[in-house]
Amino acid sequence: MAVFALVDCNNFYVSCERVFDPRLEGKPVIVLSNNDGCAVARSNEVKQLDIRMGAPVFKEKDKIRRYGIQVLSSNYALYGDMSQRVVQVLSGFCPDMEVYSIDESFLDLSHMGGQNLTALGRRIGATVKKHTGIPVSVGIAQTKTLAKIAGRIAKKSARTQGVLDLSETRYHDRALEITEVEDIWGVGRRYAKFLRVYGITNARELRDADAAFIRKKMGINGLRLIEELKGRSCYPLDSNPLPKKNITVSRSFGRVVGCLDELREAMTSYATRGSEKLRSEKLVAGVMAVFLMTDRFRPERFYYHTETVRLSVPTNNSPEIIRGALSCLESIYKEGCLYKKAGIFFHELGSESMAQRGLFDTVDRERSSRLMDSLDRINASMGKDTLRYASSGLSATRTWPTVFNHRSPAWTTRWDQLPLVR
DNA sequence: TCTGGGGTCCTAGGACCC
DNA sequence: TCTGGGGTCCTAGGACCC
Repeated sequence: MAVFALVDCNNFYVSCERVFDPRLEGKPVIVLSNNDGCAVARSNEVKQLDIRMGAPVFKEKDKIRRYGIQVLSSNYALYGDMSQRVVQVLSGFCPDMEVYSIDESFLDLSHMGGQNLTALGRRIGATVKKHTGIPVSVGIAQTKTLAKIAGRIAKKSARTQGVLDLSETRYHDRALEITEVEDIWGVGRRYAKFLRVYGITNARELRDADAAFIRKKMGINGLRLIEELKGRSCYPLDSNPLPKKNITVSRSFGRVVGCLDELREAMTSYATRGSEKLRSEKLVAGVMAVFLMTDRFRPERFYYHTETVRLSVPTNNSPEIIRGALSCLESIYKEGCLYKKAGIFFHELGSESMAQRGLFDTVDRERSSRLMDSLDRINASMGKDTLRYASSGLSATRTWPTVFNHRSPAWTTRWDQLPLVR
């Protein structure tokens, strides 16, 4: 029989910040999305104040002031690094693991038969906390969907001390009954609303619902969901995820932008970031697309336009991609619009080593790839954007970049920002 | 004034073919 | 009154995830 454990970092971004700034311990803390827009991580104290995941921060100004909530911009360099440390510790417990997201991993415990799994879960939690400072919850069950449910209960109920083992079927009914339908993995807002209309309000009712009906309304995934809730695994551990199919770089601007020159700077910087991402995954793109959009919260004058081009030869070379992106940008730019966001997509990704040379390709690929290599190495060792393209604009005069007004230092990834202990 | 970013998979419908 | 049927491929859009 399959047994999965879900290890989920509690309030991950907030916990990362607390590791390096213990003054935040015990205080209400939120971490914001890009542009300091919405709350994307909340400490338990904040969750109790009924500030929702994704809540726009300007709507919560009152509560922030009244309760003295500490507000931080996101610091992805820190979270990415802390995430790797957690994965490192987990891999010592179980070689068969799937890193599901920045703060969650599934472990395959099928071959740990005979062990007390709750005790194992506790050891995992204690070790992660000791080695990284990050608190985790552990849910254990026969399927990933049930492990998610177990993990959720473990996180909320103090009695579980952070670990809940549901691998014994007799506990299922109770656990599923206390899980609201919208809290099931795979049930989003739309399906939750629909299910409630038909009187299905919790996970037990969904498990026992008519499979043909669910198949018809929710497709094949609805059927799989029911099977998983019954304890029959449909989603195996995926330890070698397939290579990416798309790569996106997009950002909201710090303020609206109407001027083409400024849009060129922003697009240069997104195209550069996109090329870096391609190179770091050893991929080349065959097709790219650029988009521009105005403020989506002003639907009466909303403008969104996109332009797609096929690259003459699949590439990850920054100058080529920048050139293509700027020419797309010019073809969709409309004077008089105030843009709020732009971005670039890459499709038809292929492996760098398999990339074919075009018949009429005049670029010296060998040489330009060595140049990109040196560029990446310098930026990796001396800090992001140490070397960048002039068309991305001078730092002092740029007004479009995304805002991070409350960012903590890159404690773990920049020599110049290491914490000092006095 | 102020509302993120980056992904995946599935389905329906149209074009096209025999 | 009358419309073939069935396959494949592609794309757009919807739903979900963190």
